[in-house]
Amino acid sequence: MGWHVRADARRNLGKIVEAAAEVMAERGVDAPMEAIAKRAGVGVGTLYRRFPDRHALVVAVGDHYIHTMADALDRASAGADAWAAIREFVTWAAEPGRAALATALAEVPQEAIAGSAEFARKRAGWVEGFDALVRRAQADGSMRADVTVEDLIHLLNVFTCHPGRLPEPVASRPVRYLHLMLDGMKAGAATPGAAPSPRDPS
Amino acid sequence: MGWHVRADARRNLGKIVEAAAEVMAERGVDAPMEAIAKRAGVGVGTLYRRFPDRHALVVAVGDHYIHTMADALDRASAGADAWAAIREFVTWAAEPGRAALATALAEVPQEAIAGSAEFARKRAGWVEGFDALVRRAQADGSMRADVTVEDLIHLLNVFTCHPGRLPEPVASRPVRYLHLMLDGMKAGAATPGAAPSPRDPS
DNA sequence: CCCTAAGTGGAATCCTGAATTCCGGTTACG
DNA sequence: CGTAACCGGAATTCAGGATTCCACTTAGGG
Repeated sequence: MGWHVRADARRNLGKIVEAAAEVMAERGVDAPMEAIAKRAGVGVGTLYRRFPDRHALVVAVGDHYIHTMADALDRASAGADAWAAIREFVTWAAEPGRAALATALAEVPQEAIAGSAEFARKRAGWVEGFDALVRRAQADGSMRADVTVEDLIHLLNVFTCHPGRLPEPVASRPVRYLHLMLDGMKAGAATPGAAPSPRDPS
Repeated sequence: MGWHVRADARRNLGKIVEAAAEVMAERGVDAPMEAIAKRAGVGVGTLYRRFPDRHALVVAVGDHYIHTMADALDRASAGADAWAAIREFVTWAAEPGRAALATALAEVPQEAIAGSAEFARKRAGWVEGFDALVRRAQADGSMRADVTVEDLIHLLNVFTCHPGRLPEPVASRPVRYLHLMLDGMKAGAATPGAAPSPRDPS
């Protein structure tokens, strides 16, 4: 029944999640547990007691950060200019250290999401918000209509995933490439004869 | 002194290089040697006798394909329209199965290139040709001036690297994303206030 | 202040997935 | 045919991590 969770234990839990976020941003979602423990200044044992498996840890990280993503998106969406908002958000997301988010939010979903309805819901909400923004930009004619939120999200994942998974020059300047992509997504940027398949009805 | 290299041995060599190209396209340059051997219908031992280490194998593959790349580039460059040529070449390069080339030509260079002056020279020649094309497109005003061949090459590598290194939706339609990128590279696509750093003098 | 449940670190162990070696058995071909 | 070249792939070695376990510390209620 109601027994005490020692204060220091709770504190460690926090340190672990943060450490996990950092390490996973640098080395990918499947960074060695030991590396995470070390970064958190904690023994592997402790880590394992809190999170039975990597899964739990990933969900925890995602859950911990989904808010940050949502906030950033809201903040960017505030203005009336949808296109500018998208650009602002993408730029923000590409900042170094932010990778963990994209990672946690994308690389695991399939299994992890199933394990945490809570997390799944939040993520879905975020995607929905992003989608609304995209549609807004397309509606006001600033963004070409044949690209989707998914495109944006995927691309975001590609360019902000941990270094070592991308050729160095790309990994070190994700914003440059992300902006290039955005330029290609502006209304009118489409090359006539051979446009990417439009909003896929599948 | 002059002894015979058995015909079947030479044949196997060929099979190995081709198998290596295939497997490396699917699993990356560091695909397990055994997988390559199996694909080639040969024992690991045989593979090791021909190529002391993965290095040699990679160089062999690169060497085997650099021609294909060069040819495709020449073919595309033939017409007068430089921009169209770039688009054509990129499209060609993104076709499934072509990944090995980019991979072999990019993921290893550092060490491998040093090991094969021959290969290094060919590769350099190819890059030079590609660069000429890019400059031509920029000169005739069809391509923005603040992007470089390197950008193109890197992006080509990113989008055509083996599946499993990219989020599935991206891996399965590299052309779509490459074209998006090209659209962003067209003259006039640049977003005023915040252009990517121009040809870096570094 | 003391006792004990809660919490801790990290050595020890177990696994997995390759790399690399080795050699008895084949085969091309002079 | 005889034999130098070649083969295949089982066997061995290795690296990196996951996971377990338990002797040893503490927080913190009484």
